[in-house]
Amino acid sequence: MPSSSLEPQSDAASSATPDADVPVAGLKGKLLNHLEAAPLRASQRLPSEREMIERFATTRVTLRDTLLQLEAEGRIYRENRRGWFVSPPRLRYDLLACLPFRDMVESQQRVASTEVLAAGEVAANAVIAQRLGIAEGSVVYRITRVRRIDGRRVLHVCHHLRRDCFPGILDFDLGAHSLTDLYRHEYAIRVSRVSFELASTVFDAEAAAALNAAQGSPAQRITRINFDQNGRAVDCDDEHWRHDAIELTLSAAPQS
Amino acid sequence: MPSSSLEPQSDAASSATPDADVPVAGLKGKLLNHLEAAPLRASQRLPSEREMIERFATTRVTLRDTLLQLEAEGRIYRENRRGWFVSPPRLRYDLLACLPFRDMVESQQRVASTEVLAAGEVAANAVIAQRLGIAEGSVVYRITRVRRIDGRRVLHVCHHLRRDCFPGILDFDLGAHSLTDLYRHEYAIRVSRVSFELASTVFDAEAAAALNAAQGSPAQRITRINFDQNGRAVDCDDEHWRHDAIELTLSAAPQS
DNA sequence: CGGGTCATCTGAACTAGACCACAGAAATCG
DNA sequence: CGATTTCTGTGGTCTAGTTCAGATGACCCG
Repeated sequence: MPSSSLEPQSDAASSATPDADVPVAGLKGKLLNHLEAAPLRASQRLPSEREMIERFATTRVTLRDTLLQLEAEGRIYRENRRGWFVSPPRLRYDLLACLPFRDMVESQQRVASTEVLAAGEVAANAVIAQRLGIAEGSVVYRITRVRRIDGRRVLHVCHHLRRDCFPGILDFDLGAHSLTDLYRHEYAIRVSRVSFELASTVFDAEAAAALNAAQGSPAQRITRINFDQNGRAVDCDDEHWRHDAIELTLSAAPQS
Repeated sequence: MPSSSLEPQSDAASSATPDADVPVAGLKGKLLNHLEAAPLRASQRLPSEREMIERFATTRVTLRDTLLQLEAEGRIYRENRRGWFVSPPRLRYDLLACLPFRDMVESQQRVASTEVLAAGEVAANAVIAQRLGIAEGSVVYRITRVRRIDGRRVLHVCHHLRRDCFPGILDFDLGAHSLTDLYRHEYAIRVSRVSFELASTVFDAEAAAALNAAQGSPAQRITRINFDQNGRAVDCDDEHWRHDAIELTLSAAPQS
């Protein structure tokens, strides 16, 4: 209420100015903000919780609430039973650029890596079948991967591919090649239309485990369906990102 | 770990099946899930916290953790010091349809309403100036509104309009008219290109107060810049949605 | 009937501990 | 030397309360 400034929000934009008088969670938050303001090297680890409660003369619960707040803001994150870390800057993810992950990451002077968790064939459930326009129970390829930026696990993806579109694709090295590149060069399939569905939730148990995130950490879900030049849905994927890892961008002509 | 099922994630998709054996936050979460499964009318209020800790034989902190979990999942939400409520289904928000808010909401059999919080002229700060391609300190119109769906306050928007594009627009009834309609019919400006920036964060103090949300509730930020038929940025807006209120969709041709 | 006061109910924030489960490193054993 | 075990530090989960402040509605008074 006592905000007499003319400033609009400019909230996430100016992360340099630690908004001075806004109590994040009581008063301890301010201390934590200061703690960040001084040595805010990205990915740096915070002191242990027990150390912080002493340094700030507070209790575990209060401290934890504050940390969860900062996590929700995207300023820090945690790894399961390992500790709290300062969040690196968000990756700008242009939804329509359709760049392979590696290219997108490297174009922002970051280092990408990928790990294949599983690759095989499964029967399409109702959701997948509906997305791909095939019969429920049809066999599809399923590829599950974890992606890293600068070593940090930030993304859990699960692809479902129509088997009739990409016969034998599992024989390629899926950790090294970009799927979109394979589509184009090995199968002559060009993605001519994409459809997205975005929502903010939390990680499910599988993704949380794969990313070493605590169950219940906030996540950004991106579901995507790719259509080829004939308007046929050829594959879809479910991405779960650490919510502080990305900032989505998009520029297009409206459809009206 | 002991997930032997072949099921993919299908997480948010099948909200009907209350995932049985996944402990949300210990064991209390399960109880709460059951509580939701039975009388899950949308927007229904949950019992008070003090009542729940008795009914589930737990403590305040544990109960609260659980509730915050469910909030992060988007299943319940709270209003400041009023109580906890079951989240209504998400509004599907097609980014490129560029439908006026009211039309979008009503096309999904919901009821929309808008409230103007403030409308006036301010000097553009660095961020706004950069977005609109004008000099810092130029005077722009600024309109702040709150939008509701079915009576629930879900969106806080702050528009910044170039004054030279929309002279005298503040004289219209901004609560009743759609801005895009005014642009088109009163100023002959058609939005021919939009650019978005999306990120998941929490509400800042102003938006939280306007929406009656607790500070620190998760929010979806949508920043948007509209360009007219000449490629000139005519206005921009910062939207902060209750994160459980929307599901963004988008369908377009990739730009490669 | 209108307007203001006040008691009550609600979540918000906090204190001060406890025990558990997993991660990682050190120590040990074959 | 390699594999296993053990120990220790970490976050994860939980108990049992208290104090504070906003929201609400009943009530009283003019």
